[in-house]
Amino acid sequence: MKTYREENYLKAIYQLASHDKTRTVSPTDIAHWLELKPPTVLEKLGILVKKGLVTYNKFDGAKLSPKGNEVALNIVRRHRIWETYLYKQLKFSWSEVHEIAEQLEHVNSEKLIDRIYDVIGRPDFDPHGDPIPNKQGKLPKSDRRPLSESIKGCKCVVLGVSEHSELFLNYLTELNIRLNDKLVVEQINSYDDTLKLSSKNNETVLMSSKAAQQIQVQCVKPNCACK
Amino acid sequence: MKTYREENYLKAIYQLASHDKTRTVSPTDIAHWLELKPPTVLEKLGILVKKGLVTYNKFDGAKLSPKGNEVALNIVRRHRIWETYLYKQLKFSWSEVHEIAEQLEHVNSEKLIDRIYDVIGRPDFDPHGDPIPNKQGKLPKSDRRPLSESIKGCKCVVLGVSEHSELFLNYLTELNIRLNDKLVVEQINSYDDTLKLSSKNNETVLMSSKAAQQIQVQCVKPNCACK
DNA sequence: ACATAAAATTAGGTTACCCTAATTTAGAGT
DNA sequence: ACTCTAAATTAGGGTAACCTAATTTTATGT
Ligand SMILES: [Mn+2]
Ligand SMILES: [Mn+2]
Ligand SMILES: [Mn+2]
Ligand SMILES: [Mn+2]
Repeated sequence: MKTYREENYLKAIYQLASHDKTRTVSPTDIAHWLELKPPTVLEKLGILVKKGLVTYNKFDGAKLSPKGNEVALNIVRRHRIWETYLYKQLKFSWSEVHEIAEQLEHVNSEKLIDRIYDVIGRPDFDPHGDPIPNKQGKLPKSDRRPLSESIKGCKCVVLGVSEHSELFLNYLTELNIRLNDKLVVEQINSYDDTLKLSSKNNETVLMSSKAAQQIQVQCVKPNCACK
Repeated sequence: MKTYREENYLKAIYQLASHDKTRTVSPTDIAHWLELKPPTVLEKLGILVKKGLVTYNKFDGAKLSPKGNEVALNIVRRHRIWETYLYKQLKFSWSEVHEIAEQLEHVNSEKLIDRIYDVIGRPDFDPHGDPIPNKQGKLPKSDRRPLSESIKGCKCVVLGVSEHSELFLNYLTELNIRLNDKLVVEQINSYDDTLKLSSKNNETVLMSSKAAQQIQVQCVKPNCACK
């Protein structure tokens, strides 16, 4: 019996754990993420533990079992494939795809996922630059770091965004910054770390440190000084 | 709060009512259709009545209110649009589309439905020949009758099927009969009403009366003798 | 160490959905 | 009218998912 709510719990644990690998995933974290209350989550954790999908104790928090991890990665796979399909095939914007994919990810038809994955050309990354796990749950590797860690003069390419909110994505779209765009860090304000960037066709934009932390990049020059 | 179960109840009432307009839709009918038990259905009918989506009494059975009808037709619309999309765009067979559409029909995004409806060219009928309601719930008209009512010599075109089971649809596919194919009734066995048909490229096939009742056709000749 | 604040847990309830086992009604046949 | 059957309804439960209001732990700041 694998309901979409159960899928959401497992996915939440996966997301929270991969977001910050150092901290434990607490009932409160999950509750906040899923917009539920801690007792509700705790109750469900008990059930997931009994089903062997999760382990939990208050010190280590919730962790996915191998079985639970497999289920979670499968949902993540479906989510990111749908996002890519919506983006590339159905011309939705990268700020719209997440919400619809939240629903589509629970449609249970392996053949359908396979079909749309073929249609979009079996890509490794979704419209936000997030890796698409393969059927075995293996994630394609990619080497990336936040734009906020760049030093002056660094030329880098945008490989992803860590935040998926419409607000943030529309903000980037307004700045005319997209996936795979190249950026040059012209200046870094030493007071508040605001970045002056030059982007496509030498447009210059200012970006807060807060925003820069959410943008994942890779240096373009092989021996760039940003580590 | 409109859950997919509620959507399924409303759709079931709609389907049962349109299948046989003479008979009332009883709790037992609905229970059978949804693979539930009558008390379960009765309970839900009470809730739907309270919500103003349905009227019910044991003599007239369950009827959709204008509001309930609107919801039901919207689900039917989504279902048939998805079926068509799966069929035309994603190359699923007409026997596969129903099951997947049963899930996809509950995805709540008007923009998504609009988009895929545009992609498939805003057709009036789905892969089984069923009419796709417009946003206002209006059904395109079509003039059709069961193939079993044809008389000898009738030349007609297949516009739809009344049964959607994989078994039946695969059977038709094996007979090489598809939507929009033209058939000629060569002979009707007077004992059991078995039809001898000639179909595409003069293949001759035999078809039981039972199967012929499930095939919806229209006469090709303007003044065909089958009324 | 001690007071406090935050997080986890327990207790106790609600609603949505489903079920089985009566019981009551309605219909059909005689 | 009377009987028998099938359908509708009532009674009584169960589970999954949520919640609020305690209570208990755990962590934190003096
Ligand atoms: Mn997403
Ligand atoms: Mn994404
Ligand atoms: Mn269908
Ligand atoms: Mn159909």
